[in-house]
Amino acid sequence: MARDTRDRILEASLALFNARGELNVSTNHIADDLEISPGNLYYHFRNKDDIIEQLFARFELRMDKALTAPAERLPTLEDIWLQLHLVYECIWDYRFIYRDLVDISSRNRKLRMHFSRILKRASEGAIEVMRGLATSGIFRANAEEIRATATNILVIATFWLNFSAVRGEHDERESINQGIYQVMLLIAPFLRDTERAQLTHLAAAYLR
Amino acid sequence: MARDTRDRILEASLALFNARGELNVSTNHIADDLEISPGNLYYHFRNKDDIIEQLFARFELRMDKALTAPAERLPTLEDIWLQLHLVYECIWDYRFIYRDLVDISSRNRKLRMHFSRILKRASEGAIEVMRGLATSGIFRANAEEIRATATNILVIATFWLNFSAVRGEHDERESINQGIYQVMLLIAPFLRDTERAQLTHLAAAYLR
DNA sequence: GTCTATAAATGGATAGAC
DNA sequence: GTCTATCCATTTATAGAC
Repeated sequence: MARDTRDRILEASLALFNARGELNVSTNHIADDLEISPGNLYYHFRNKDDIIEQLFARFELRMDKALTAPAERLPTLEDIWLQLHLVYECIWDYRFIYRDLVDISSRNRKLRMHFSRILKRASEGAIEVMRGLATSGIFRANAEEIRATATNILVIATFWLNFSAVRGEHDERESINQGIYQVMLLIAPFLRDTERAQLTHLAAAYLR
Repeated sequence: MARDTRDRILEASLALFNARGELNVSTNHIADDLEISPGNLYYHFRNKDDIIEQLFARFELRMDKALTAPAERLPTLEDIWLQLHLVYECIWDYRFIYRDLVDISSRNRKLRMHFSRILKRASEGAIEVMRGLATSGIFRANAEEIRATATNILVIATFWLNFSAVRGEHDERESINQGIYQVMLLIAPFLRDTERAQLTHLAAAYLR
């Protein structure tokens, strides 16, 4: 028994958007792909933007979960690795949003506001984590260094897949691990020598 | 006396692309803007991609110049600041390329190759500069840290304007200075204390 | 060199039958 | 819910007059 058509439209749209870029996928393409009529598609969604917004809502829910600091205790380097992995997996699954981020967010005020809000939450999370490491005494940086480093982490995470694609990387899945590595290296120089070595070890483990 | 029509088309295209994004500017828009006919535009250029390629060629020439290490002597922090400024100014003037980088480079193999080549040159340049600082004894990092930091610098520089736009910054011109600052902070933790303080001072000077 | 006119294709979206 | 048919707007691109 086939699922809800509405749901199949969302699923097919996500796959097509991710594969070719949202700009290069028309509502006709989506209907073709599902072997339904364009009219049917418009019965379930007001327009293309409606589809995008529904997908974005799912993305936002998942990203919010990934950004919520899970632990009561102070974070360890392994915690950070895990959280980065969750964030990157989410970005990967909704990579069409990131691929044409400026264009999409310039066309849709609502999405821009929500994405901006996600960035803000992510920034606060990163700052929180680094403060936690500082409290543990394994991280040495002043408030301004932490703030600016959080910003750099966001830029890397937000655009890593794009960078990877433009450089011509083919095994895009592997580039997630590289993305994690690049962020880890961003915070490494602030670590105490012991933990810096530990991180180098961790990094070697999952990079190839 | 008006310049060459061909030249005016390139100039108007660049301005429109930068303002609204290349995707949202048709050949008709360009012709309208110049108050010439679409037919006239197609007399001077084979198609829209032709216009984009001509603009990209100018961009590449200018970026190559900005990336060429100017000094015989070992680089200082001020040299780096100056070079970053040249690079960001170039990115700013051709920001339409960066705005829709993935889409443009996925549609045009030639541009993708050339952009990839620019990234490679930039990476080598950044590594060269950091090695120079290390030779001067004011920078302490191993080869792998330098390589990965160079990559992070490229990602920040490449996507800083996009990040700034999505965050909702309005004074986009000011964001160039912030972009320079973010890159500077990336290399700061590897500096000796004296130079780190000097950089903090430099940074304060041109950030507001 | 520049214009007018227009072809050809595509995309978003709707009306109305079933 | 789903389909067929169709409309309207836009875009790229060309032909041919001036």
